[in-house]
Amino acid sequence: MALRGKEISIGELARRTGLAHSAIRYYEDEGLVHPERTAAGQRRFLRSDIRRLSFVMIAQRLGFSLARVRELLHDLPERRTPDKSDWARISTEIRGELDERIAQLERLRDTLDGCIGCGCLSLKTCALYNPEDIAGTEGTGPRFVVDTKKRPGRSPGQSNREDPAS
Amino acid sequence: MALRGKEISIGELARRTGLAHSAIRYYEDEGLVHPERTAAGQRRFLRSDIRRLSFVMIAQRLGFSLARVRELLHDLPERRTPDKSDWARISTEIRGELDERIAQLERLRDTLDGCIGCGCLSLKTCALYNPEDIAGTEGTGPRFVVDTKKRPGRSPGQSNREDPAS
DNA sequence: GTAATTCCTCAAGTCAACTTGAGCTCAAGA
DNA sequence: TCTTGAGCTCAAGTTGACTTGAGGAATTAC
Repeated sequence: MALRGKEISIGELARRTGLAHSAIRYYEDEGLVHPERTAAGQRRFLRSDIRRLSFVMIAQRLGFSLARVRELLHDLPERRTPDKSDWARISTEIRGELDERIAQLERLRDTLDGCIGCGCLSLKTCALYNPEDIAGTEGTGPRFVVDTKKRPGRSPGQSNREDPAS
Repeated sequence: MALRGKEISIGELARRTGLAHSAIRYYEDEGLVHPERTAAGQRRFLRSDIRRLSFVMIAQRLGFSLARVRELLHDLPERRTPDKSDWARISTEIRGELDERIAQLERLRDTLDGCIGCGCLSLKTCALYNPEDIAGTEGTGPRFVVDTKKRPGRSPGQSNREDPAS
């Protein structure tokens, strides 16, 4: 089956995005793209999937996990080629989360400044260790680099931290 | 062999830091702490290792990889208990990298703002896709969330990206 | 019509940062 | 002394985001 107007092969998509074939297939497994299949089983993507995957790559560069990207893409129209305003809506959402993350990093940095002065690094008193500081990032959100979302097994000790001094 | 003055067991260290025993052993494997051993092979840490591991945890919260943390810790004195100024020196270094990362995120955010307007997401023209933007973060540095350090296999396509439009 | 290219599906490997579990030894207290 | 808790090692599992490879089928080019 030849390639018709709006359809492109995985190879074409790979060339256009710079992604490896394997990555594209992986993204399909992860539900980020939904190519159709030819009678013989080969994937046929839409031209708009180029932009879709571009978005995936950009969002990743901004620090979003594929899971979060999938959620974001969920807001795109299913049967219609996404237009400018569709993408703008998503970008705005991202912008908000980005702002939050920057603010968080700035807070941590300022706290660190305090610590440089006191040299404490005390788990009891040092604000760098206060988890409340980043409440609100919990849940299914992006896996930001500064998050403290439950890492398996790290939780049990949360309540008995002491001052390292002495 | 009983616990003497400056020495503490892995259990004690775990209680004081909130870390799991397994994590502490892993950190030893990774060269982040260097406990001595009793005749029977049990680990004996220094009290100052509490602060050392606190630092590891804080640096991780700030987004630093263990590899980078190991490098940072390398600047601490080996045979002397690190003092305020030793920690301050490291904190200052971290502060610099943190600043850089924040600035990077701000640049990306501002670029995204432009993209919201134009709705482009074009790999050819969109500044969000210009890798030069983050030059300088290359090398063995921290694995920041926004970095583009070579991800294995992603490289071959770098030169043939096109405009997703059309 | 045949060779070269592209594509397919698994299964398994990779890396970071750990955890879990099995099976065993050591140390401390009644 | 005996038991219980703490510690030890080593192998294997986990998650996210992919890659690599084997073995085979479909497409395209000449």
